[in-house]
Amino acid sequence: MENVKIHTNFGEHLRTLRENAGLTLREVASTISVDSSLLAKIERNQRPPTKQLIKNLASFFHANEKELLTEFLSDQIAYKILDEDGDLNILKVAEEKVSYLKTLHNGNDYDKK
Amino acid sequence: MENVKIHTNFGEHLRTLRENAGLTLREVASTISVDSSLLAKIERNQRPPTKQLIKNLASFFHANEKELLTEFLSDQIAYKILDEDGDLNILKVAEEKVSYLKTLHNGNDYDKK
DNA sequence: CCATTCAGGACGAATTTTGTCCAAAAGTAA
DNA sequence: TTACTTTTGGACAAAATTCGTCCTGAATGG
Repeated sequence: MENVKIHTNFGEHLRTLRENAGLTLREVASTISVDSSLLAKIERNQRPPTKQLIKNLASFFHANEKELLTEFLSDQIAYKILDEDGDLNILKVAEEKVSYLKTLHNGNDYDKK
Repeated sequence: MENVKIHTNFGEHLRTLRENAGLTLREVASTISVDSSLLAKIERNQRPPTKQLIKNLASFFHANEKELLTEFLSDQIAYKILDEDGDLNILKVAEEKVSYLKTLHNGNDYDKK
């Protein structure tokens, strides 16, 4: 039913964007001023993109920057979980912590109980 | 309903364990062979513990090692989310990725579509 | 006062990450 | 085949980060 593309990752997403635009690595790389070999590695998830690069890529492909960033960050977290021990519970706990810490209305009192 | 202690973090947890045992930083530090200044920082979440250290601490305090590890890893993820941009959706997406990747029964064919 | 605990800065050493370059592989077309 | 282009991937040094240790000072408790 859903036609959202789940289960992909940042690199594949990027490659799809590029291929849909009918461009080569070199073309994209040169216009956003990044080494094409580096961009190739990023597409294969062998190197992480900088935040600035994500910004540039989003603007180049007219893609949603936040969406791309989410894709990348969730990749990082997923891979981390997987090579630690793969326990999904870690994410549940993390979620509770984020929710809780955010209710601290940006109040800077960290340690205060 | 649940009486799990949510909303704490690894460092506080560790400090609680130590204080409940009525021990000083120096005492704990010396028996598990770690610099006490380093241990102090870990309790204040200013330095990350090594995995080996978590193991040693768990055994020293007769605590559940996996639980401690989960506490630490979820901290790391939560803090990362918060200082990146703080979207809970990232965790949802990460969860889907982990679930999916785990169904790939440890099959090592990564890139293969 | 003295003694002890804890906080926290500073330092170099070790490790990791980063971008670049180069060459080999893979693909495309003649 | 040859010639050309794209992609892959290894190697490298420089930059950045992490790590453990040491030292000083603040705070606490007698």
